[in-house]
Amino acid sequence: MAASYYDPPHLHSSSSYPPPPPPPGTSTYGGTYRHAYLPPPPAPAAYSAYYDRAEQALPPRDELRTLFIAGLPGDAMAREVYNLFRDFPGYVSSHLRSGKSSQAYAFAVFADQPSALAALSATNGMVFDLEKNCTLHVDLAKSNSRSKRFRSDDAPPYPSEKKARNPRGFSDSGAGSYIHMSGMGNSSHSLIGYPSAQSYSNLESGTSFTKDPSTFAPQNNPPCPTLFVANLGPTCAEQELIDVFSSCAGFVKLKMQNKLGAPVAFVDFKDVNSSTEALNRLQGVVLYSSPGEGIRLEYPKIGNLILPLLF
DNA sequence: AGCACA
Repeated sequence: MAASYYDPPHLHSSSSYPPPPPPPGTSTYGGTYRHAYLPPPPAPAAYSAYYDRAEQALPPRDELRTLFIAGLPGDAMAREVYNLFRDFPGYVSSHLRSGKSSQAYAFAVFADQPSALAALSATNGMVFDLEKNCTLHVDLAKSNSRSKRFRSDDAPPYPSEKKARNPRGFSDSGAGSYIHMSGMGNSSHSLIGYPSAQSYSNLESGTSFTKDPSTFAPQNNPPCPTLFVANLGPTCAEQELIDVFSSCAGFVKLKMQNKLGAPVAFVDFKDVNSSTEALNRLQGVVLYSSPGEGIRLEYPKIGNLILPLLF
């Protein structure tokens, strides 16, 4: 099939990166559907686009920094994968392999392993398509994506001198699409002259963000085994929430608080992995009783989790 | 669990 080319709109404006976050309170899941909040151009399943970044920012080491993303629906688009990862610190590029089957998979390259791991834990288990019931399974890839012109210590087993990047002629073999996102302004295409908004220096914790990828890292509260649930409707019942959250691995208990003001809930999980997975899975899920954007999940403020953790 | 591209 013929490849077509899609340029994310914000790449055409030098002032439009980083892309504006969704409006406050807006779930990136778009209510009941996919996470993307950019205007959806009518892109066919297979298209390709390169965005160069000054690749000197690539990591010094040859540690795995590529994510393998499974669980994508067969009609997933490279744009969607790109939109999923682009706001994570250290994002470099992504590549979608859309087979004919109903299961596509993708790779996302990061500048270093901590960045990759942060994006991993933030996206693993998240619902990519509610209607198709697609849940992402994200893992470190078995190997890093080949990047032209960057040798780790492993030289490619073949001679590759293809420096001529044909702006339209990628392998018409179809199924692959690359999206590169530039972070540093020295792109040879120089489409993007934006401030270096992303900080690459948050290596202290694998799951912290310097920049808010909106729903992925709500607030700055540190990950913990308890989740805080908000945006519940006035009619929301505790049992309804229990029904929802008990489907998550590691669920321990849920306590609702509807005495004062808007109802909220606290959900305990057996560990941070479980709570994080639940957060990603259920973020923005629309309950009968939760208006509009669906439930909002956060790690609680520290003051709220002292007691749950002690007992 | 499923890992390509050159």
